[in-house]
Amino acid sequence: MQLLPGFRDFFPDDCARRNYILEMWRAVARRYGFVEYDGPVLEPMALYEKKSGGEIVGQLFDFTDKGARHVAMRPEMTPTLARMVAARERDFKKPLKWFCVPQFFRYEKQQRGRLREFYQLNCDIIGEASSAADAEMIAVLIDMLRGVGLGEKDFVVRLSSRTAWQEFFAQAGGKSEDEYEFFQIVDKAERNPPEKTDAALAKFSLTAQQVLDFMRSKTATAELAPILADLTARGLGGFVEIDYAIVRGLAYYTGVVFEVFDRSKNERALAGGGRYDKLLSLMSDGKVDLPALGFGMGDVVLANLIDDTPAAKAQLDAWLARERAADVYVVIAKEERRAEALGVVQQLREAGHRTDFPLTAAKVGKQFRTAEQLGARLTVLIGDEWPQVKVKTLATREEVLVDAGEVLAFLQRKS
RNA sequence: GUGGCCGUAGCUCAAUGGUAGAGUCCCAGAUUGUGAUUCUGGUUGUUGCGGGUUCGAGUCCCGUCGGUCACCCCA
Repeated sequence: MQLLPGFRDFFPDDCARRNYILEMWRAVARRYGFVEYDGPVLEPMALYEKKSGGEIVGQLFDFTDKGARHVAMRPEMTPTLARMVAARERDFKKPLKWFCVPQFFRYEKQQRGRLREFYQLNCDIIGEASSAADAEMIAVLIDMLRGVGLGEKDFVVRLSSRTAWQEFFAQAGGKSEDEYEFFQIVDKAERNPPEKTDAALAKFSLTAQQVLDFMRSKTATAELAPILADLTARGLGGFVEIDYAIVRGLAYYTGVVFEVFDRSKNERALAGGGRYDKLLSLMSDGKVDLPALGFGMGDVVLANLIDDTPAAKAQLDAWLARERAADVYVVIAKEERRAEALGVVQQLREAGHRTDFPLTAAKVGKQFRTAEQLGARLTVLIGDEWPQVKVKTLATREEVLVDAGEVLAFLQRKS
């Protein structure tokens, strides 16, 4: 049987690599004072239709359940988060700093950096309108990437704002109801040929040249300047660049938006996010009106970039080696001593040593080879010497005879 | 959703239209209780699947499934 397209088996090594990223995300988020939440993997289809109309429906894993409910595997977290916050918003002190590491499902054709199933870190700050929240959000994002060994040479946060484009559009005489259409044109202006952009902009009496000129101006607006100052004060200024080419595709973004790219631009965006100050009100039919911002970062592109960045790869490999290494391998040299060996194994395990041993009789040479392959630091050989055992440090090949009752204490001294 | 390229052993890959192979991995062994290397032996395939052309198809053609890259989209 083949896998479904875009889905992954996680063999132990794959699973360890995934956990490396997920554990780092959680560690950094907590370090920044974010708390973890989660929601259902399956949601009513209506939850996603409410926010975005119907166009994303084609990219959902949706079906009718046995109770005739139209349901969808979650493709994103924001609607769930909005529902949760709207339901119990008054229980929590503002601002909320929440994160989540959900698995998402999107029915799209897979390609590099995009599968039909993936993990995505979501960080959100809700109930804080000041630019300090934007800076905090970008800072945690930067440290997520630094946490896996990526540096200023490897990635850059491209910071922009829809507010800046709103002002640009308004000054050119544009109406606010046309804003979203205008944003879409801007979003594509770098990729499309100028003639095409000119044609699209004609109805607004604008030209591609005007848009591109503004896009390439690197001056921070009054909205963005304090964010840059905040990040610079943290020593993180070098990770951020103003880039008005970033507008993001979604309709609900209201102000600051940002995306993270690898410097070589070999990969898709590593992360993206921004302010969505009106969304909670929209999702809760006006019951809850709180400013909010957040970002998402997927595991697939990040894993690709780690693999392609030597320093990050080395850090990952070192972590993997530690992660899978056994601590002690108990060698049963005389099968008649298996009962005694089992006692020692149990004792070691109860003391917290990661311990393994041969389940069936095997030659001593083979057992040492297995110990080596498992990455064990020590072997405890049990045989004719009983009630003494031989403790060997594999790296140095040094071997010591120890009373069986003293093994634990001996290992304690060795570590 | 559209298009290009690709699909052979668990993995990496060979094989002019003419008997499906190598390396690696794994397993066993090479003086009774000590790890690398080395040596010997062994397991593994409806050549993704289904049709067609041909005396003969891994190879050519069509379809299909899967992979990959680009476009689209990107929550």
